[in-house]
Amino acid sequence: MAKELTPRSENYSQWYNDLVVKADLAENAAVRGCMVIKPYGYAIWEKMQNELDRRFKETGHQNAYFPLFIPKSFLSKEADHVEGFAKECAVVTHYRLKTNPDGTGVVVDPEAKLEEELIVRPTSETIIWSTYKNWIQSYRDLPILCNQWANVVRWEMRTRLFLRTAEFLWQEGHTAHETYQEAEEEAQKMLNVYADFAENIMSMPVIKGVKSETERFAGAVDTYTIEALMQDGKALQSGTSHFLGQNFAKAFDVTFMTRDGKTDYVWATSWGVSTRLMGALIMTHSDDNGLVLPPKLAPFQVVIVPIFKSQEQLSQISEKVQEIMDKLKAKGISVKYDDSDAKKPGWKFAEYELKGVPVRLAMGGRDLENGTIEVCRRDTLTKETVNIEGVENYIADLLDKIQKNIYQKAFDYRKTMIKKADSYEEFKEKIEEGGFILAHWDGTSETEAKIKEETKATIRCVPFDTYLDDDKEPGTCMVTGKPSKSRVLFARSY
RNA sequence: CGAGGUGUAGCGCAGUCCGGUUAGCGCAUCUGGUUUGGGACCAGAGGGUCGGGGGUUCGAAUCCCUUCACCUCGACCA
Repeated sequence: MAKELTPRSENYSQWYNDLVVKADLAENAAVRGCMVIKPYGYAIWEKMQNELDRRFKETGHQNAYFPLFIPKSFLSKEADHVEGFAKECAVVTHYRLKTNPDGTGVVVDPEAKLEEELIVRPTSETIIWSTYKNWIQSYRDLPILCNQWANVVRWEMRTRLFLRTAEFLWQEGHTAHETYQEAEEEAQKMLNVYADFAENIMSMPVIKGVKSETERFAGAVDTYTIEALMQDGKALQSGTSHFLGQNFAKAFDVTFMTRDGKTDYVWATSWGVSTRLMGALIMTHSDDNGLVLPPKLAPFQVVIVPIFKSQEQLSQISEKVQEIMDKLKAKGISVKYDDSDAKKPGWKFAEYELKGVPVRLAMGGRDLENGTIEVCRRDTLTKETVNIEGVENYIADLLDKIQKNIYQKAFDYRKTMIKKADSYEEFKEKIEEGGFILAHWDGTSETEAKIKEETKATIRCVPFDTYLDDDKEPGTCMVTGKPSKSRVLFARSY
């Protein structure tokens, strides 16, 4: 009983923290606000990266790398952008240390002050657009479709593993286009890539939409988002795609010769998802026994545990297991065989449940005699004994079922948590129950701020799709009674 | 950055109020043996700057000052 989790019902935050640490995903580092992503957690992130990267390449993007440091002057070129990020930037002021005159350790050498201070990138728009300026002269140089996998730093007051850390890993796509329309389409296209990835790979349903002005990215014309719902009823912004208009092109003077020989500013987008997706994944599927991973992201999809009474029996079982492993691997299924004698089977069962391994196989003396194997699925915790003959097909099918089942489960939960409110009173009541609420809003930042102040709920987005019968019909703002074109999505969020 | 809480072995904790043996317990680790179909058992062993610094005292995990880290809740944010 070494690794008990706090139950979700008792304390959801504690459950999350326990799980991240006990499932060996990550831990707090010696540096405040920063985390160490452990091998098991990083393996999941790598799977996410592979899937996303493949999708980026399929949509015509190429990877590149831009510097970690940004000259301070760059950041201030776009007014909204600097205002949005200035409060949370780490700044490099010196380039050298020297031994402390009193002999104790090292101190910053005051002689080594930088002429111009450097910002540790909180995002890379500025350094990238200062570079794109040199890459673009004519419409023939467009579009530029680049992505980078990188770390960024945002000096956060309060951090939580994966959900908000001072340093985090992400990808940021930065594209440059000839026309408004093309850039706008790119931003939408990448939002769809994120949504497809979330739903089909993470098994996490998301709501696509556009952000209100206050929630918009600093420097964007429009920010598109995918919003997911966690099991505690709070929303989590899981990915964003920005239509930047000509804002950064104007700030960095990036112009090009158009097809009809005129000069115009370049149109831009940027889009990103981060290690925050790990938090989303955890809080979407996992239970009081531990992590529940979709098969498409599990570091290994199947674990096999032998149950033996002697070394001799173990070698008989191992021989049989080897055959099964070969067949599974031939079908592209990843398998781990845990034949260590250090832990008993029961301990292993609990451990692999904690780590969210989608399918567990157990083989003991009885199975050896009967030509069977025990199959346990993590999502439902149900067990059955099946014939070894053709088990690889059975498992392949089961992994597919698990992938779909956990999506359906999350989808059904979300469905019960999308509600509508027609009056502010009703809204205040329902927001306490958690979940998404669709309500009418007059479109002003003042009303939005008032709602946030009084209920802690924010506008997550104006959804593109319809979730209830009358989402897209006009109405009147629940607070001010002014006209509203359609309902918008509210929630308390991470 | 505000309010509260916690720092004692790898992990979880007791001891702190009321200063006084060699700082204890559970889990984990190591050795040997018995075990193995849901977190095994017995025997033995190793492991401590009591978060750091300063002070009070004959004597400090315990009292005082200071500092750091982490957790929970607020403000801010992906």
